[in-house]
Amino acid sequence: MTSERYNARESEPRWQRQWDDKAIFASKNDDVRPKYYVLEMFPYPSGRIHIGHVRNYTLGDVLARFMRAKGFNVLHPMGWDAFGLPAENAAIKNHTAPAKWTYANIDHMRSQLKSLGYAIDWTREFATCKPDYYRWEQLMFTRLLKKGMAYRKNAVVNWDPIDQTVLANEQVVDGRGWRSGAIVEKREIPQWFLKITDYAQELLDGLDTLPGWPDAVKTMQRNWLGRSEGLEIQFAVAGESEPLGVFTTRPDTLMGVTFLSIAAEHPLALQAAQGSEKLAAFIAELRHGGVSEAELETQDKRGMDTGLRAIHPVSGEPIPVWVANFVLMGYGTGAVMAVPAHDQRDWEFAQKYSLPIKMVIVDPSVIDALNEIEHDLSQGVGIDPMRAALRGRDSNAQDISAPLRVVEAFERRILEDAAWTPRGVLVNSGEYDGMDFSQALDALATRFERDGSGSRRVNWRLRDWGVSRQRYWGCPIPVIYCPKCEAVPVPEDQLPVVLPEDVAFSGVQSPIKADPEWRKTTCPQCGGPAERETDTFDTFMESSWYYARYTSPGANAQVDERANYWLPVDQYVGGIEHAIMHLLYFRFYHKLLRDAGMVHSDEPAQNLLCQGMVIAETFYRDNADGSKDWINPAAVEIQRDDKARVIGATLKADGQSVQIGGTEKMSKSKNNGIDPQTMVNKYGADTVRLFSMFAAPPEQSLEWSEAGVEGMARFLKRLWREVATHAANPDHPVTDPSALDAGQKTLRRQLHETIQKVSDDFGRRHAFNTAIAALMEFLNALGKFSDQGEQGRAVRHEALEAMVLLLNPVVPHISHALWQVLGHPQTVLEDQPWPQADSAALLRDSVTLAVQINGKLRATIELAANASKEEAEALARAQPQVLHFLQDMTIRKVIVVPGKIVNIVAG
RNA sequence: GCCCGGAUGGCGAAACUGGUAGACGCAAGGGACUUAAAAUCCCUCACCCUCACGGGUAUCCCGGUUCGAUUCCGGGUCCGGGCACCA
Repeated sequence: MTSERYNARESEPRWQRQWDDKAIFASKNDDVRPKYYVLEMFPYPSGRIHIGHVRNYTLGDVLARFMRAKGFNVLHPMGWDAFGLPAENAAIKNHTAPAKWTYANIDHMRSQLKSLGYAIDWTREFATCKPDYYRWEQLMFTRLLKKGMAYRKNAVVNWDPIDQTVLANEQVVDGRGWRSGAIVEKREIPQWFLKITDYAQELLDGLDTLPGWPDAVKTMQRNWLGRSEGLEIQFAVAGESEPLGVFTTRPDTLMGVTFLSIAAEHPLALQAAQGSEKLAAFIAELRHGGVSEAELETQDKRGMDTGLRAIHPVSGEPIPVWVANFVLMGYGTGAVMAVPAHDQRDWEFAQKYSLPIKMVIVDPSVIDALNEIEHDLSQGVGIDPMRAALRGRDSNAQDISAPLRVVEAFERRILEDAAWTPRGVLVNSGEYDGMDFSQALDALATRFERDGSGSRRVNWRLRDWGVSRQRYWGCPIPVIYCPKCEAVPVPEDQLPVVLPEDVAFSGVQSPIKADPEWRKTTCPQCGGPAERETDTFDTFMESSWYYARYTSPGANAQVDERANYWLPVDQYVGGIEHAIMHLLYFRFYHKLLRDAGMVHSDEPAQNLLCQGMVIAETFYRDNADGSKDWINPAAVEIQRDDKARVIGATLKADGQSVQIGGTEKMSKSKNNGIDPQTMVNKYGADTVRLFSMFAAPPEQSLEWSEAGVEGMARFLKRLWREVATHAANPDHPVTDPSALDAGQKTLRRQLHETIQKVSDDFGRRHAFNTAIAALMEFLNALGKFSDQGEQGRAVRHEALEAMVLLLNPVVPHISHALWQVLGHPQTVLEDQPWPQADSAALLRDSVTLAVQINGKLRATIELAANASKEEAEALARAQPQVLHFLQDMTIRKVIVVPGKIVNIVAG
């Protein structure tokens, strides 16, 4: 039996059934071992597992099995992020109810995940589209509503004027609705918001408590939160009773304000438009196009004078108020003070509309130039005041041309090239001349706080979380609208508000909006006729607390006490595309759970591993109409020249050439997706798992290569053969380290180096690719080790057992089989202790040093591990190569780094 | 447009704290075994010059710090992720 080749297709399902039937990976709370909660971002049930899932869940699985072997009580659950837009799209396309489609996908994908052999506790599985799950987030929402943490206000959405529906940003393509082709408009509708901004400071500070999160993610979150300190300044508006407030982080530039910009949706703009057809038309035009920030920020900067005049709070001068398409109503006050000399966007706007540019900040070098000619700052800076000040002087007394050139050049730069945005020294600012940024900030803040026209303020870029979606396939928002009592939360004893699943879904109108019966209800407060909210929650709502629900299966509450055993998550694994939004909502919701008394920790996850995307080559043929036919890589053959360079590709089916389109993220549109199921069927789950861990480090993008997969299959076959050949002779003595010869000692040292490296790579570095490379390297060494003597066999046996244990997290099926071949009846391989490196076996007698001359490698030397610096230098200088190179040179310096290099500096 | 990453042989990558650039795998070339093929095994493999010994060059580009830079600093190019209604 042991000499047979390993048949993954027959063997793997057997192991999977065994793990399943015995519930080997079901986790318990009452366990003496320390807990370890590893969680991968749960999948959206889109239909089939894709390679990105395989990568994600294999990463988590390797950690789960590794940590169990290290002696932890591991929780590794799985569930389904089941609400979302794709189900509605599929419903339209396939004329099926979103629920039916979703449940069928879940069933299929569950079996696919099982076929990959993941060590998952399936007893905790749930789907977020079930009332058992979403009822708890409805309850939480009603409580937040009562606490004032949830509120309703108008917000802008993409509106399709033909389909009469709200569109997701994804459904807006080049400013048009994806189905109707109509030019999308912005429309304001009332929506529910959660006050995430109340937690902005805590969300920012919390990042400093997360050393286990990637710096890139923390930096992105910090920038997203966007804390800035500055002043809120009130500009009185001529003829208006209410002042216009603006927030600025650059109060030092206040005297350079030459106009104000307000958003098109700003009340003042709308009011001004009533008196001006031209302005009304312009504002109407700005309604065209979508609402995404990327779209707004890349469009041409456009504006129009409202005719309103604000009063500068210091100079008292009138300042024109413009409507500008780049000012966002949702950020700050929806109005900004424009300083074209010192803000690039304002500068461009001023250039375009010939608005004045007034320099009020200069580089210290300009001040130096002025000091040179004893110019009094209070007389002003800028060319005209300069000349005026100099006019009366005796031109022979001082040569003013050089400093004047400095000032002129600086001013010309601002007027002609670009805004000058660094902080500097104030000029042209009256009493504030000569101040630096913080002096000006203090002076202005004091002044405004005294006269009531402004105050210091912390501003956040973060906006409150809009949770309303005008969609059917989501969790109903538990609110009732009563004509008398307005918005009333659904009472707790009436929850959950259940989403009907058996519906006809045509695509445009949500079935619960279309059905007057579902809507109809009575007001919980006054008992009168009322209507239910028909919007549903953002699906980020479900994915913000699922990690906590896994800890408390079946709890008659959102979570119960068990959450405090398991939480926080020890290791979270998911795609970098979630770096900001999901991971911020996830952190926010944890604080909501904490403040509701349900969990005791401040952050949901201690460590975060962000995996890269999965990419593959693309191939295409040009169509006559200029479009492209994308061809799946599996259908293509590659041509190479004699240096193995790719020179072309042909379609296998017809042998004709196809174009190579570059390596891109796997997608439907480029038809470069590889179906993992096909790969599993062909090569076995272990081979697929091994490749996805070996081909790239986890954070980098992973390029799929079927040839690479075959290489993994070869490695596993060689491993199998090595074990089977050895086990054919059941006699295996125990290693006696004192009895080993040089070859046996070397192999054993290599083994223990490998154990050390793999343990470190799995546990500390998460460098699964180099761990596997080390195991391959060791198998190569083992293959060359032919010693069949007593201790030779002993060392080989020790090596093979260690290899199987080390590989088990990545390739559990073959490892379980080989463990039996090696003579162990146990099936729970994870409960075998993780191999320990024997420090005595790691000792080396000698080391190799590189010898450099002027930083270039010229020789290597071998010397005793405990040799002194002097011995190393002497040996290096005696090398023939070194002597040859140093013939005509004098040695200036010798640098010896023990164990590394000897560098001889000579000339 | 803004924020965050990345770039190393023909390809995926390695080099962990500034110390021998290219481990491991793929592809390719040569050989062994075989009637043959598959499978397997062995050898070669950054580029250029050289019969060879050996030498020169090389980690996206330009510049800097250092005895020494893939690694640190400044400036750029290209590619990717995110930008609040894709998940």
